[in-house]
Amino acid sequence: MPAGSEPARAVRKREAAERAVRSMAVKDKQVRIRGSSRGGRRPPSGPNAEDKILDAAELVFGNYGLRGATTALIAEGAGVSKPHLYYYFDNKEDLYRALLERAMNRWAADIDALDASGDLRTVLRDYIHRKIDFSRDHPSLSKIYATEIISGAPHIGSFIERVSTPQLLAKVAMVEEWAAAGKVRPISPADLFFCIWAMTQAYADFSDQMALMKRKARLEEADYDAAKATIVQLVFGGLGLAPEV
Amino acid sequence: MPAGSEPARAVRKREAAERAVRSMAVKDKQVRIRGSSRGGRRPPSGPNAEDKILDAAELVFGNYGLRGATTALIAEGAGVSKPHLYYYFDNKEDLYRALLERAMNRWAADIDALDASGDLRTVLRDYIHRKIDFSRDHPSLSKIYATEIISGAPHIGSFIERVSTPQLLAKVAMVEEWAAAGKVRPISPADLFFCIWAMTQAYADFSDQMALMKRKARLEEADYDAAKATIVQLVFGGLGLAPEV
DNA sequence: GCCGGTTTTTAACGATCGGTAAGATCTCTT
DNA sequence: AAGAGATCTTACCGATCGTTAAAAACCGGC
Repeated sequence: MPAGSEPARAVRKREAAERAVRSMAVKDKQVRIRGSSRGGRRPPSGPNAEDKILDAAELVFGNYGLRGATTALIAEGAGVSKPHLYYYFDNKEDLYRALLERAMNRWAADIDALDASGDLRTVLRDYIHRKIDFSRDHPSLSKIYATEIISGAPHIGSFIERVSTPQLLAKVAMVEEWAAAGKVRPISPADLFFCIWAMTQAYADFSDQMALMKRKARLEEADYDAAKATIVQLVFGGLGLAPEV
Repeated sequence: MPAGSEPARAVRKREAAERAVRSMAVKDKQVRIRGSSRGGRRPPSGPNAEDKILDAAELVFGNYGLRGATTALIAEGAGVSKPHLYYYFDNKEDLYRALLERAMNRWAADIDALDASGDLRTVLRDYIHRKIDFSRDHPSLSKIYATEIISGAPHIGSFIERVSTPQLLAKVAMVEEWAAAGKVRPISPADLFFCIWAMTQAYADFSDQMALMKRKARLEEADYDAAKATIVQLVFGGLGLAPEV
């Protein structure tokens, strides 16, 4: 592939159209060909425009949702002109979907890693820790997911039906086996997962409220550690497992 | 008070200004003088315009947040013309704040009812049940609260600082006393409440996702009962209390 | 130092936004 | 039935929305 030989604009638009048709498969982590991955030599550490746009959009969409976010705010946050967004993305919704994909793929990968073969306590503890880590490191992605669901999941409804629901059902079966084997106290497995998701996600979505109530500017590492310990304590206790040391 | 003697428009605007200054005290449940409470005789069962507007706004703000909601959508949902909103409310934000007040007052009343004097199990169980009931009966109010926090709590930050935080601290002290007396297993009390709020509120904010995953159009009474049982099981288990029968 | 292609900007469009002005309609009193 | 408020609508405003057109600036290879 010769360097810098692609008509980027046309290619990108075509890609966007194709992606819309395929509509979010689980495995395609990052289909989009980023500017930095194309042939042209670039300052290796300097973030390119597309990344800056995505980062800014993550913040704006996370705070205001799809409808509340404005392209002007995103452009300002990214330090580029407003029409420049349309060099990389077909429209506002396309940009929004790209970020939703990020969040959903991460979400699906997390739950996939919930492997029944390992030690029960380790599996649950690791899952909770991973979820809290994600809330700490990518709060805006979590907020985008939350606002999307709150507004009725119009863009990811089919993804949830096709991908998330079967994943949940598999994990539900796993918990039911645990219960049948007497390893855990009987519980409504779906609600168990709903509650784990709610608690872990809250440390992203509601972190502002929590910080306010703890009278600090933002949650710190110790706060996330306490969150992990508390959630593990609730889940283990609810399942009748011995508490952590 | 003679019937129909008030210049409603002027009075309402003045009230709005005063309310903005007072800025959400806890006790003033419904300061606003509703159209139906004024002298004039009215069809007793037919909802008046202001209620229809508030109900419609609850839905729209809940789905899209303050910025994403449009006055046109609210007016359409309420079945009135768009400028008619401004007969009852100064502006979009005033209408939004009226609904936020509803949610916050309910929220504050709930936590106030968490009385340390009663039986420990009963207090916790009732609180969780009340929270789930609210999520079931007023999901949009819960969503408004959620989107407000997600966007950084710009309108209720001071309320949280002044009202919610002291309330939380009081309940934190309560849990610490329980722990000191050996009644419950030691736990991070603030995180305990964060988790209870997260779980109960999730059954409003994320009810669409849950319904999708349960392959039904919406959550039913049995789903909320299972939610109550699961949350109680987690909280009781985490606190080392004996499980419910 | 020009040239092909990529990246980015300035200028501007139609649509929709929140909000206002002015008056029509309704309801009750007298 | 006529007048007075209270309630609600039509018409419209300037600002901002998402988006497009067109071209300037940048960059490598020759």
